[in-house]
Amino acid sequence: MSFNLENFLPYKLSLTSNTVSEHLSKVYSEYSLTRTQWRVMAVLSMGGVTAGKIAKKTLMDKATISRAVKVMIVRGLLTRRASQEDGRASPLKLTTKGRKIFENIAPKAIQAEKDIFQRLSKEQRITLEHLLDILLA
Amino acid sequence: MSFNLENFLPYKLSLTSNTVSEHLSKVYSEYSLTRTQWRVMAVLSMGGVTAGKIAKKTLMDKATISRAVKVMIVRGLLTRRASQEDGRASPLKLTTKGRKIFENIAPKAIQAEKDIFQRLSKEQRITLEHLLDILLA
DNA sequence: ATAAACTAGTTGCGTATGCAACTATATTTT
DNA sequence: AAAATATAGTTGCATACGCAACTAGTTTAT
Repeated sequence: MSFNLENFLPYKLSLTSNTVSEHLSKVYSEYSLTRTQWRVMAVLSMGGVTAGKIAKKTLMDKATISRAVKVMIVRGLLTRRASQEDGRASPLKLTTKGRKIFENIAPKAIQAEKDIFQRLSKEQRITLEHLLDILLA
Repeated sequence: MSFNLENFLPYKLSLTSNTVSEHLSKVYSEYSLTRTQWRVMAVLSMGGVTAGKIAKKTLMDKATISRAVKVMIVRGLLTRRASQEDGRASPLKLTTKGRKIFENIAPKAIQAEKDIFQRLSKEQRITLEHLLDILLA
């Protein structure tokens, strides 16, 4: 049997991703955000969208997003307004408070990314990004 | 604010890893194994070790491993024998049944890996592996 | 125009997991 | 040799998650 876990790419990818995620989580958990909440914020920082679109974009379950959103609304980080065009949909938006928090986190997240990936050269980082893009396409 | 989630490497890495993991999980979930159980198996296929060592190698919580092991012993996939040298430790070993199941899964896992990463050239796969190694080191 | 099919979002349920506390054994310090 | 410290593994607890079922609103087909 020639199976060797060490060389198994899905495994290596998962280890790397988990390690990176753990480092990063230190940043947003300081603001009592879960990973999902942080992602919701990050998506909304680029403009208001519905929960379903966030789910699609982040490849997460819509139930997960729904729950994160509920908590964030209670915390006053988001608002939900009923859509005029579609009675089912309710686009979300960061509140001023939510945006402020995001603007505190974002630079720290970027710094954390730098710290984590500093082991790679600029060229290697670009390569990695490119390879991941291919796999995600 | 120049933060863009799309270009954020930890995010991209996480999406990729999740996508890959989902594909792969179809393989071992056919044998009613969780991801953790599958990993325990894979580690043990390389030789008997203790639960703690599995935890360290896979970077998983030892509680998680402990629970996976418990289930697998009940299912007759593993055995645990008391260590002579260390009264706390109890090295694990795949049973014949466990090994047989592993030997069924392994080729399918390798095939799944091929399917997933076929989008990359051989060279690109090696590069990816290399970059992940650097990040994990 | 009505039924059928589809979509947005919520909730229930089972399960996985991470952390911390705990037991039992080993090792180190004094 | 006793006390302090460390390690292997288990368990309790809180939380997060994925799936499936459900409600409500929308679009398509007949």
